Parts: sequence; C-alpha cells; structure tokens
Amino acid sequence: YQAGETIVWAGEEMPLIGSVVYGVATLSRSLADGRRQMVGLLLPSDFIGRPGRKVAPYDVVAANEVMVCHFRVNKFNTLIDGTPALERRLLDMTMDELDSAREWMLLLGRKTAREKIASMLVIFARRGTEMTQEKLGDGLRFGVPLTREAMADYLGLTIETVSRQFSALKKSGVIIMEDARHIRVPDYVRLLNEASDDSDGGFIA
Amino acid sequence: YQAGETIVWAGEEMPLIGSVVYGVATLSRSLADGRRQMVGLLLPSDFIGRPGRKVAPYDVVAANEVMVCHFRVNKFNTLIDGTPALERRLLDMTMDELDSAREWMLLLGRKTAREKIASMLVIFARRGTEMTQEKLGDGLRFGVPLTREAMADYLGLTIETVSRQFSALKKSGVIIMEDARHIRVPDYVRLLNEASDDSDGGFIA
DNA sequence: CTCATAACTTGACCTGGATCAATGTTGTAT
DNA sequence: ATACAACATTGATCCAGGTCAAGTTATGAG
Repeated sequence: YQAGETIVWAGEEMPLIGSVVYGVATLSRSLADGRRQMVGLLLPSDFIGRPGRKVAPYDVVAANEVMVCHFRVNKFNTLIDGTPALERRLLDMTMDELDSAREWMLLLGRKTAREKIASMLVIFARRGTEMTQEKLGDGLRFGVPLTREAMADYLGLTIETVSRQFSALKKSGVIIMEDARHIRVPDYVRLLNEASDDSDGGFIA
Repeated sequence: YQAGETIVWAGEEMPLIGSVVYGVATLSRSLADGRRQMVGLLLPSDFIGRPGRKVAPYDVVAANEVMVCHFRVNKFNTLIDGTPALERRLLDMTMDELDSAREWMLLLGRKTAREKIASMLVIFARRGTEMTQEKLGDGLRFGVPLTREAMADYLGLTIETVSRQFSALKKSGVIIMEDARHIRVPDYVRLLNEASDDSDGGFIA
C-alpha cells in the first residue's frame, strides 16, 4: 500500500486478516464531526483484524509504504483452531497491545503537550534502535515516520501544537532537527526526563 | 476487600491472579508527581493479572466492596496450558478489553469534558441495565459506583470539572440527580447525543 | 447528638492548548 | 525552471478546563 492509503475502513466489512511485513500503519477512530484519535500503531509483525469479527471498528491507514501479508478469513480461523501455539502467541501479542494502549491512556489523559511529544520521540527512538539507529557521540539519530497531522491524531493535539512543541524542544536543546523528519538527541536521559516516564523499562510499543 | 482498599500495588510482585466476583475495582497508573489515570474498570467476571507476568504494572483498587476469587499463580499457569478453551476465552476477553481501551483513548484524546461525563454515564447506564436497572416512564435510573475523584481519574479531568459538568447536565435537564450518587435519565437518546458516540452499538465495557 | 473528616459543590481567576490566519518549505508534475 | 499542492512553522487571540479558595453536605465514630 502507498503512504496515505486506507487499508481498511471503519464500519465496513473487514476484507482481510493479516499482518504487517514492513512499514508503519495506523489504527484510528473518529467522531461524527471529524475529530480523530489514533488508537494504535501497527509495526512489522503486528496483526490486522480479529479472529471471528466481521466488521472493522477502526480505520487502518498506511503511514508509509506498507507491505501486508493477507490471509483468507475463514482459513485463518480454522488455522487458529488447530494451532494452540498460535493462539498463545496471539494472546501474548494482544496483552502487549493492551499494555501499550493503557500506557497511552495515561499519556492522553494526564500528560502535557511537551511530555506527549517527548514520550512519542522516546518510542520512535526505541523503535529506531532496532533498525535505522545510528549512535554518534553519546547521542542518537532517528527518523520521524509520521506527518505532523498523524502525530497530532496520535497524541490528542492539533498540528500547530505539535509543531510548536518541536520548536520548543529544539530551542531548549533537547533535540536537534536536521529537517522536519529527522531528529538527533544529544542526551537521551534528558529526553526521558521530559517525557516524565517513570517506568522507563516497561514500555512495549 | 473494603471500598478504597488497594488490592495490588503497581511495581510490586503480583501476589495473585484472580477474577472479580462482585463489586467494582479500578486499574490505574500514575506519574511520579502524582498525576493519575485510570486505565480500566474491573467488573464482575473480569480478570486481574496476566499469566506469566511477575510484576504488576498497575494499581488495582477496590472502588466498592469487592469480592475477588484468587488462584495460585503457578496452578493457574498450568491450568491454562492444559485448557485451550480457557485460553480462547481469555483471548476473547483481552480483545474486548483492548477495544474498550481504544474507545477510551478516543474519549481521553478528543472529547470535551461534557462529552466525557455523558459517555461515562452511558456506560454506567448500560452496566446498570444488567442488574439494578429500573425503568420508570421512558426514563431510567442508576447508581454512580465511583467517587468524584475516581471519575476524574477515569476521564482525565479534575474533580471540580466533574462536579461542574454534573451540575451543567442537571441544569440542561439531561440528568436528574437524586443525590450525588443516584441519577435519573429522562431521555436516554439525548444522553447518547451528549456523548457524541456515533457507534452506539459496539461498545463493550 | 456532636464533632470530625471525607466527599462534594461553587465561585473567581488563570493558563495551556485550540483556533484563526498568514507565511514558509518541500516535493512533484509539467 | 515553474507552478501547484501538500506539509510545516509561526503569530495573535480566545476559551475550556485547571487552579486556588471557600463553603456545603454526607458519613461515621464516640
């Protein structure tokens, strides 16, 4: 799928079950008047869809170019019934997602705009670490895989506030922006502090 | 457990796995400076704990008098391994919780204080319907099982705002308050509208 | 019944983030 | 190169909800 393309529309019959092979996709819900909240990020290996459900409750949108591995729904259901190990893995993944969703609830309900941005950058940094990460000095560098609009929907902010907080973090030296989509962090611990994330170990994005 | 008693402390070794028999318990996370966000409500039949996890990520607090059915952790793990049907049920429950968590993310990130309160009342009304519900005229009546403080933590608001929005909804005739803990709703559809909840069918609390 | 404490309400004021409005930047097709 | 469209930044202003500060019920213990 191309960047920006909608893979599944909320409310429509779900055409597929599958998993992300590469790229980043987003899960989001919206209100009748257009307000929109992202409720999950799908990274490679994450699942799309739920065994035994016919209607999609969320929009699934490709944030980047995304490759999805499809399964026929029926086939998948029978496959699951026959493979307890698979079901076990699905349970673990779902519980991890539940934990991240709850971490996100704390962010949405109680963090300031600056803390929200910092928390998101921590996640990008962690994710980046597995792949594109490059250490330079004691700092690190990573890409921002979402547009300002997508980040705003993710964090429950407006694009203007997202932009302003990026500028503010830049001005206070927490981040260095190479361009709008690439960031360097000279002091990772400082970024962690800005995120007010006490339990810095336990996050599974 | 008594109302207000903490059943499990976040960060401590988890002493039990169990399920709620009756009463309401709350799951919450907090930030170092004391800001607190409720991340789940545990109603009868809901599970406490996660198979294979040693440390609790959340506080579990009794909102009312709560009865919990405990299991020994090891026993439970082996029980699960031997019972695929149980694992399947656990998967379904977890996915339901994930859906509610995501619904809640939409509320926390994008709804106004008034919409938040109305949405919460809809949930209480639904829950009440199963048990204490009493239809009178075309209206309905139900109890509020949480303190103002717990509701504030649930909705990402302050107690003052919660109180004010209750007053506002009362003044505009959407609800009638018999006392601080008992509410009558003369027009349920109106309440639903106040909640701005488009997909009014799909919510599983 | 009386007092103490926790739970709740209400008001006055302030502020963080939203809204409205340009302006700048980047990428892409012609 | 040029022009257009999407993406991003920045400023000015506004307001929903937070903060601070009294009050006002409940609830419960002695």
